[in-house]
Amino acid sequence: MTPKLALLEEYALIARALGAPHRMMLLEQLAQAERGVEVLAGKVGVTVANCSQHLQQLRRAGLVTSRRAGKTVIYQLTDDKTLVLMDLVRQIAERNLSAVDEILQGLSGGASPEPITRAELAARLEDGSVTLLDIRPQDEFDHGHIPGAIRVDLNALDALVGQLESAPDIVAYCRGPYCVYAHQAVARLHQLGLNARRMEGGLPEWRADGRQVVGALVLGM
Amino acid sequence: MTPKLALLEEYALIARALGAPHRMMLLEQLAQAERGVEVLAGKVGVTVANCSQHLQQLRRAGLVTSRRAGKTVIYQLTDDKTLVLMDLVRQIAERNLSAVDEILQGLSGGASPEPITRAELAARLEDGSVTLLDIRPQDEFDHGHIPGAIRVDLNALDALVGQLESAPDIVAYCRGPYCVYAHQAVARLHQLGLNARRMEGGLPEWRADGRQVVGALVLGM
DNA sequence: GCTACATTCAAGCGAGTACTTGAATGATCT
DNA sequence: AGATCATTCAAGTACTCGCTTGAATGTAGC
Repeated sequence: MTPKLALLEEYALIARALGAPHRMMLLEQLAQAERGVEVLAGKVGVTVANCSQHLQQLRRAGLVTSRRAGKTVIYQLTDDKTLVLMDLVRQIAERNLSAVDEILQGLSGGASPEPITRAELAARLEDGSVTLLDIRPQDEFDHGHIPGAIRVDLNALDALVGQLESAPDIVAYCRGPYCVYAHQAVARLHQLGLNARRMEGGLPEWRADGRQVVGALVLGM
Repeated sequence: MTPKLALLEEYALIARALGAPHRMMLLEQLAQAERGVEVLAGKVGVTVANCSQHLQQLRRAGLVTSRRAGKTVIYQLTDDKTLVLMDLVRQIAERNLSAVDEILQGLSGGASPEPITRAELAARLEDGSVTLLDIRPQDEFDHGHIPGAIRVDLNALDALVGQLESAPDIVAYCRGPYCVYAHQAVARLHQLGLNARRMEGGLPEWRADGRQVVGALVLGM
């Protein structure tokens, strides 16, 4: 029975790697772009030392790899399937945990429309019948975004309401299924009386579909 | 930022539920059939009290539900997607963790042939060009098995070698991707000079495909 | 009600984890 | 070589986890 337990212990290593919120946020960030430790620490809101420890735990689980680039160490996802794994965890959580429903309803201020699929969004972008908003921070937008998207901060939405009023339909997206920016943006736009929906997934999923991404600068970081 | 962390904490609950080998074994068992606490404890090899604690942890994560049936409490999987989740964890582990490769090679005694897909197996069962072995314990076989499968214990394989020598092709299956019985059976058959392969996945995956299963008795347990 | 039995609860132990703090390593630049 | 900066290591603390043990709960049958 020992080999079986040894095998399961390895699998468990991966599961435990996903078992801490901060590590999920790190993976979410790494799905946007490869990054150095200090940048990640800032994005996720932990100290640099703590971030380094989390990253090493992710590396032990084989989920990320690192390479040196000058003084900094750049981490990146090893396997795109990790995104599928995280999304599956989210789906199971939404279906089976009532606490998740409550939090999501709280974010959306009650009822929220079904998200638009990426395929539908792509089609509607073609004929220009939709206004697309990217709710992520500027640097993540610069690393790559959907063509035609307008970047706007969550708290700057109100200022745009004049321009958006004439828009026939508004779609918002952010980092991915774990990110709540798009939820919050849609909720705010509804409060302002506008017609808005979320895109299903986020930029990493859009990219994984093989769809076009623009503005992928390799910054100095 | 608090709602986002609260959300991720819920997701992490699910990930942590998969983060212990014994809990994975419990889920593997529950994928075979719903069961009571004492039976599960015996199958997995933990004390009843400990098993109960694990099951409650799985319930907190929303992965299993329980109902009373007389004196016993029957646990069952809440969501079939949990199997997909476990399989994805295994796939990522096999691709990215060298320790997993080593353990699997040790089980198979070195090189092992690619597993046969369930679709291919189904086709070959139709024309009778394959001998199918079920390596699970008798009671799990009784709860349901692939039509035409011969049940055999791992350590009883050698006794069957006479009958199997005339078989053109042998395929073995067991509980699922986490189960090592089929690996070990194939390794043993190769040692005996026979041509054998594993089926991809196990009985739960076969059932999830919508394929026929026979012998699904509801025992007293 | 009393007994038998399956399950759960409660307390305790050792190991592991998340985080902090401060020092050590390693690479670049002058 | 020395200074600087990003990262990692090491030690310490509070907390959680997995497991054990023994008692408590709850259901079924007499």
